[in-house]
Amino acid sequence: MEELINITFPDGAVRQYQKGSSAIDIAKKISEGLARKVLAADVNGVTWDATRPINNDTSIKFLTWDDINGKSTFWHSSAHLMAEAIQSMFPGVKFWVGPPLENGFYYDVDLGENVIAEEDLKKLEIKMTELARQNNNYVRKEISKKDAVQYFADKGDEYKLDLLGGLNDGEITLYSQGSFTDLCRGPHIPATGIIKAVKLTAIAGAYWKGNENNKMLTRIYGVTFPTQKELDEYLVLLEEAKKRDHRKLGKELELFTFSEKVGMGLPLWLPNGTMLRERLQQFLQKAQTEAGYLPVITPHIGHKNLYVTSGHFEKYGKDSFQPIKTPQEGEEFFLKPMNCPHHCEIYKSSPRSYKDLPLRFSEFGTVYRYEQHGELHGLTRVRGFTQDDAHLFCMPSQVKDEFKKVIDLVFYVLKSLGFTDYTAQISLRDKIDRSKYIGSDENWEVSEKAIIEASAEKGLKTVIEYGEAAFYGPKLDFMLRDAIGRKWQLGTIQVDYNLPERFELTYIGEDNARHTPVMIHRAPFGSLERFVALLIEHCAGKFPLWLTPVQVKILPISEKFLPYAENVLNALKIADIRAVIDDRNEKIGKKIRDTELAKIPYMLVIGEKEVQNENIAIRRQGKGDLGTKSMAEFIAMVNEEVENKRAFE
RNA sequence: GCCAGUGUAGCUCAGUUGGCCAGAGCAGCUGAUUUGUAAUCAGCUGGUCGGGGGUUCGAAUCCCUCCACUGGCUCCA
Repeated sequence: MEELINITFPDGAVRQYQKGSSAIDIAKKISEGLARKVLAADVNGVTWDATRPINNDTSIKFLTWDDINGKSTFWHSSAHLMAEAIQSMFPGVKFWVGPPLENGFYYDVDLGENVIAEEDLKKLEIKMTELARQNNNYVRKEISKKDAVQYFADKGDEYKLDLLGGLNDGEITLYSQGSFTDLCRGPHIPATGIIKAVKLTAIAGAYWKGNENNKMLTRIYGVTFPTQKELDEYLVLLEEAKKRDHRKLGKELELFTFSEKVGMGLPLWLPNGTMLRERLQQFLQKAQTEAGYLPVITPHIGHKNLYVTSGHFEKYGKDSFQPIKTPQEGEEFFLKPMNCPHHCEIYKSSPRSYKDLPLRFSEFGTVYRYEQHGELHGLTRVRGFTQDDAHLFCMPSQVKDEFKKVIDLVFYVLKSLGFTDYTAQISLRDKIDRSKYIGSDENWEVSEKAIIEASAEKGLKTVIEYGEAAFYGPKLDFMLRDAIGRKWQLGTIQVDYNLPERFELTYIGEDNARHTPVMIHRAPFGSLERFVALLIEHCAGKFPLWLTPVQVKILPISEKFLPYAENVLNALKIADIRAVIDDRNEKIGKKIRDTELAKIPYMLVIGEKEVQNENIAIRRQGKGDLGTKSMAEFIAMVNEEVENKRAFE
């Protein structure tokens, strides 16, 4: 007699199926097409193998390639497939872990004496495709801890034994496909044949358990897809990302450079880059002035004692540049790694009343940190950079309001720069372990609540992460997606109880008693270097008109029209439009081509006709000839575009 | 710092079974041309082949070492 179970679908429908049916069995009853797409199933909120029998009443959701969990299952299984290929190529290697990532997967392998090079990846890909074609099933097997230990001890696999050490009997499973068996929680896709396209992307070293004192394993990164077409699209996206690389564009557009002689990780801003950066700075400065910020300037070095007081010396001393010594015995200065200690001293320079608060000190402060060689990367990871920093000193009761104002400012910045796709993460204290945090429980609760409420009231999409707060306070970080969907970590707003205490900052309250203010760090851009890098990649070097270094290039057809070109240039200068003349002895086609490649938004072609008609022929970068207009019309057009901060396209 | 890879002119790149004075295009300079919407022609300049050491009759090419750059390095089965 058949036993039946009740299965609840996402739409609320409940249907009965034979006990022991798998998600695939159930999907097949609905349609063969669906069954082919099912990679895994969400069973009562847990991701399961699509082939695993279901014995109880449950809710179920089929997971396909379109679900994040479907993708990760697919990539996790792909990691196993890659492991099988590696094993066949290098028998006897040992495996650590092979998790899925946001965009693919990796596996950490101890290759023993073997060395794998980039050209081996091709061979591995071919092997993986071969194994995938065998269409072997991924088979789940529950095993007792004792048997599992026995199994891996026999194999001499210390890595899996290490993992087993942390697992309880009764929750241990093995997964096999083809000739490969792995200790694995699963779940996995039904069979290897679903993996149709394979690309191994990188090979890297990774310390075992991420600890640099441990042995270095070889990490192989890859990505797989259910169709070749999707892989091709992915590769096109990678190409697109390459074209947008800020290091490449920075060189081509003459924005910045690096010099070995100056020192690595120390960017040199060229005139074009400087104009862009200063424009961003002016833009934010104006917004901040309107929001009640007060500008301050502090020096590039500070006495060692300053950083001892702030705690930065203890925490970051070894990651700093070596101290600067003076003829004075025992005196040491450090390049400033942060602006906050200086700002705290500015706060202290005068007695403060509750009537002065909130007090908002802002500074585009350049800081220096010693990043390890391998960490350096273009403008995004450097040793000297400028933060769009500000420190808000306020009463605990003002935290929420200040957060709302900062969120407004960030919204304004993002909108002005054409970023529409962003989220935020609220980082709070660990729910249980509170020993590592400084500051009173009461203050923490007030601030955490303030951040959550401020974000909600501003309609910000947020994710709350417990245990991610800094030891000195909770924070709100902005994450945004650029034009081709890549995620960037942007500015941050952080509450800090630590520094006001360390610097013994106070204000006189309404009650005529001394109180400690709360400090809020905030940087909408994060750093100008990083933000410019993001902006370059977001708009592929085609900056919006209001930011671009050169807005207009005047292209005379021949030297004969230079005088008229000068007139045009003067008119533009008076109108505050950034323009230059291409007075080279070149043909117009050449001038246009060079200007197009330099991504300068507007070209004004000037020849006999324009001189005669007292107008200009306008050409837009990437769009071609726009016809003729009078100077007044053109200036109005440019001004409108600048005022509305239009994105380039 | 560690793993893997790369390093030839300002830029993009040829050249490696070790062998004439190391090449091209672009950029730059000089001259000719005075030009109508993505490259006018000609000539010239420019490199201790990342630095140092070694092997060799001979090294851009092979070995060692240092430097810089690129992709990674706490997403625990």
